[in-house]
Amino acid sequence: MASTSTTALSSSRRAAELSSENRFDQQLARILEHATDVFCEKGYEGASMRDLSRASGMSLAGMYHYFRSKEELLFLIQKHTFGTIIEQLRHRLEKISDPEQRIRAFIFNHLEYFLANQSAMKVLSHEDEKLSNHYGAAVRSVKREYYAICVNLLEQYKRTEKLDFSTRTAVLSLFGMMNWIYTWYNPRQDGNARKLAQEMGDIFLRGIGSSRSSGKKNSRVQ
Amino acid sequence: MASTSTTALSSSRRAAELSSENRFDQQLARILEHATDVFCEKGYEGASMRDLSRASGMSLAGMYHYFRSKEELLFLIQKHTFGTIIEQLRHRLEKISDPEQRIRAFIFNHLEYFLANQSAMKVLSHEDEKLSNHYGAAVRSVKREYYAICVNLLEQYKRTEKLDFSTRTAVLSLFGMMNWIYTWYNPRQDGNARKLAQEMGDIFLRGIGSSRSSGKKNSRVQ
DNA sequence: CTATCATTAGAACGAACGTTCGAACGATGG
DNA sequence: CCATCGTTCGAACGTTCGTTCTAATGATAG
Repeated sequence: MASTSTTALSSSRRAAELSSENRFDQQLARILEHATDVFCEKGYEGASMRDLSRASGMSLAGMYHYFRSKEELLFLIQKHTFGTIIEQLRHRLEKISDPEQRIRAFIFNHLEYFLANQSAMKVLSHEDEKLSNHYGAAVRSVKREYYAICVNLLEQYKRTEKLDFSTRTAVLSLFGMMNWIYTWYNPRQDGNARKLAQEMGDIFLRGIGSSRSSGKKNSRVQ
Repeated sequence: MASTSTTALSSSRRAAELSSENRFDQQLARILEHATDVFCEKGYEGASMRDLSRASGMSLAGMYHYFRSKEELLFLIQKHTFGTIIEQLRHRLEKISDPEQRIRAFIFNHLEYFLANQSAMKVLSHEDEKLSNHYGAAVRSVKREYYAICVNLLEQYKRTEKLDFSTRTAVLSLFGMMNWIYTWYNPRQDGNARKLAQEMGDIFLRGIGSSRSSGKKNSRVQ
């Protein structure tokens, strides 16, 4: 079993256990990092356990000390990645109250994390639905939470600006714009997260923003 | 070899060959259809040749009469799908001259085909880059062609409306909005292609449309 | 030093993989 | 009728897969 027991221990034993915990977690983190890159390059099914062990410099059998199965490894990656991006987002939103700026912060947070952790986010986007019942449910739950945050931001904006659009279509279009970048992003051409967040924020906010609920349509009907 | 020889033949022989050609092509098409669904459900690597043979009701060995390898099978699916969507698009664009309506036609064409061939389009979007050198280059070429059409539509719109935005970011954002729907589309909630094309068209066109090149920015700087 | 326990690895497991082989099938032409 | 040829299949190929077994490490506590 992993060193996660919480029974009372002598101080020296506790210190040992602590350093042991650190060592265990650090090794696991190291494996997760390398596995993320391999999954990103070859896909979940395409990456073999032997690929993963080679990448992390640990023997095939040794890996199984840190997780029960290849599926759990993918789960740990997805859970950690999603957890981190949500935590970072909440931290940022605390300091902003203006509805538009909150949406812009959401976009920037997503893109910044996406570009700083391209491999992990590609795995998150691309290896979706590969996890079965137990693991899948857990990840889907975190994903719904993240989705709900975005919906709330848009609903609030919609209310204060008295706008009229389909929140669902808008949110999912926004996610599409942002998540698709793993297929095309090139640092040379496309600049950093701040620039992209500005451009996508402009497109998206103008897109949902210029039609008041008065009913005016600015598109010529075909 | 496949019945694609073009040497001179007696009329009866030619008729036989023709019906044979039909039979071959029809069987191949049938396999491609079923394979598309399986690839869609399980992914390219996750779907085994045995899965594919079971789905199309043909023996494992029998499949290899119609293609050289599993990779070529994926290639045939991608090539056919892309070819069809481009052909349909060109046909539609011929009849439209207004720059905005041409963009709207592009969006509608993409979404309509996407929703009518969800499995194929998911495979196209999701199993990208799985093809190696030879096959991959061919698909990438068709993809660039499709991308270029969209770029031209936007450039034309930009010129006639005297707008100022990054064409690249705009095009790729639009593709993101549209291609992402395979992860969330639900006929019950989201309506048909026409409705979605209208909504996404509104968001996108207003998004790129309301900022003239005079330099006005409608977003409060943070 | 000895006992203990987390950690690591070599070797092997049965299962599943993509592909191939040779034979059989069925329709059609002579 | 037989010969031909596109079509189909059962069986098997060698390889690789995810996982497990067992034993050897290395560090720490007593």
